[in-house]
Amino acid sequence: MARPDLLDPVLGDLDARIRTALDAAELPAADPDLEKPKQPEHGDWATTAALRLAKPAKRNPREVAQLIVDHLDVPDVVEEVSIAGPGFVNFRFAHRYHEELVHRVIEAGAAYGSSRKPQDEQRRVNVEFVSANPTGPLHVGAGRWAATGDAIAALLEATGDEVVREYYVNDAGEQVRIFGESVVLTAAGEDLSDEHYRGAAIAEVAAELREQHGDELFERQPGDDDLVGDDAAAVVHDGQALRDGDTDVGTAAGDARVHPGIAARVGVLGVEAMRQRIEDVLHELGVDFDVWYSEREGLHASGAVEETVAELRERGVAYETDGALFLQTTEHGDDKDRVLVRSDGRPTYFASDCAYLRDKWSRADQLYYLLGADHHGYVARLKAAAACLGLPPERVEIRIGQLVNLLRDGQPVRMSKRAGETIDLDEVVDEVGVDVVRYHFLRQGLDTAVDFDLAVVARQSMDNPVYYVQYAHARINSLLRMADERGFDHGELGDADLSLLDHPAELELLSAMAQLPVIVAEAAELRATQRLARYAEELAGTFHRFYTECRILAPADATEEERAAAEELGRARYWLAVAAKQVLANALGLLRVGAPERM
RNA sequence: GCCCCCGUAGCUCAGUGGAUAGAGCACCGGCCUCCGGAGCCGGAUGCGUAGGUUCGAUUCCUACCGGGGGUGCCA
Repeated sequence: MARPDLLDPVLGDLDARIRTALDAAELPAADPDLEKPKQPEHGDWATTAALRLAKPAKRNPREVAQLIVDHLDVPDVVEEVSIAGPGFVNFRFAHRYHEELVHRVIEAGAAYGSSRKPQDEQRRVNVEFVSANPTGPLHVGAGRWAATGDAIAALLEATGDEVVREYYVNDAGEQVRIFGESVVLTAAGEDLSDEHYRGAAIAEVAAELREQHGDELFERQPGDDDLVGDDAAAVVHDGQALRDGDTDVGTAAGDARVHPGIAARVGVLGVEAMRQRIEDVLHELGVDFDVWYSEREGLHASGAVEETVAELRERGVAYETDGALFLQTTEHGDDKDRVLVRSDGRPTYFASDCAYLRDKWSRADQLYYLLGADHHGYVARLKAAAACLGLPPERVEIRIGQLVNLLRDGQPVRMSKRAGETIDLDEVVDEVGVDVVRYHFLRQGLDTAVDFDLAVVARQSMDNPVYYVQYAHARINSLLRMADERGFDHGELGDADLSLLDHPAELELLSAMAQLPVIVAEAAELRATQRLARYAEELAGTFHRFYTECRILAPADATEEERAAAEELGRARYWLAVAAKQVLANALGLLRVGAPERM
């Protein structure tokens, strides 16, 4: 567990005392690592320090545990310390701890669960995710990266880092020209060849551009023969081939029916239109990026690629062979050296990657990439590139997520390359809803391939645990509303006698609520959104049990005497419910999943 | 060929070297005179195989078996 003192003042104090005890017992220093025992009867919190210190101390774990207990200055709030199992030290807290928790939660409000770091430990983290090519609509898989990247960013923010959510827009290179050709040909109703992009979205972009710019957009214009100085020049990496009016661009001849100048000009506009559509869909999904980083503007037009190549040469990590410039990535674990500049002078995409890495590093001190498994081959070369640029490897973190299988009733939804038969992210979001899409991806680890079955996921049942969690939240809200309607006198939090909360269901709920800060810290550290999602499910479960077993409001037909008798306990429970609602809302909020007031 | 991921209950999945491995779904049986039954309670079954490291392995290492995916060109 990271820094308990930042998460919970009581745990922080206990943590410090354990450290002192280790020192006094002349045991090696160690992180006390407080955790919640699996079995409630073992207490509220436990430490495994003795287990982990057994080896360095060369003693058996129970002996070490005894030493810790003997030297521990037990805080007042701990009622009972015991040694159990192989060497756990268990702590049972006084009821006062739980009572204070209710106050802490309600006072902290939306901030409960989040923590700050000391200034010097705060990092500027650049989180890049999705970054799908703007040559077509987002598919369902992109939804996974969107939801996960966004939630990881939120978790990092919740643990005190400063985060930038960034989308890298591949709007340079031959794919832009090809995209431009695709738009032009589609607009003209002509046949497309195998290399072209197709589909309903392309047609829509073509129509949109025609509307905005008129038919002349697709016709030859004066500048088309001389692209130098134009935005479009950066589309073709060096622009050289076009300066002489040559229609051959690099190695790809291009489509003879579309002048490369037109293709480049339309491509730039088309790619931007497609990017805008992507931005809109992501916004619908609740994901908003801070930075949309244009490869063309940021890396090519700015000269950053050239600068980076020059820097790599200066560093002596690049060499020329057969007219091409290679980067020595094998020095840092890559399979083979990678080409930066082709023999014809055009830089590779890899050169852009290097320039981008360099640019990001100037803006952040920790780089996080979330990539799909189809890009796992990039990891080694990207890390090597970072090393060649002199960046500390531990500050460049690349995570690979397994891909998504889109199904309907167990049958794969085939992605036909031929026109319009794919199901895109926007359609899925419309069909099943934002919260379902996001939660479905967030509750599973990145290493697991996700089956996204439209039929299963559309069901509003426990096939969809998001409803279970949201239902708990809505239920609490309903309860509080009902209390108001019936004129229940809940008083102020300070007036409630929380010591009355001693039912097992109440204690379990309190104990679950106390865990949120720890769960958030762990989930952030591991970049594991499923930790938080599973916790939310558990918390919802403890609330449902509490709700079933513990009445808050007297029955509608209760007599005055019954009502009065139940009032004080009801007040305590009312505030417990208020706090539980807050914790549920915070957990859902960090996942960016809605916490509805009613369903 | 090379690389990555996975293998835990009938199914879908949690479980960052520690206590009796957990949820949901499905199946069976219970629970509302009462705050939302989208709920609660009870019930069976499991760490792919074989080694290794360790006081202790579902977790780490090796091999094998099975499943999924990626990649082979100076994109």
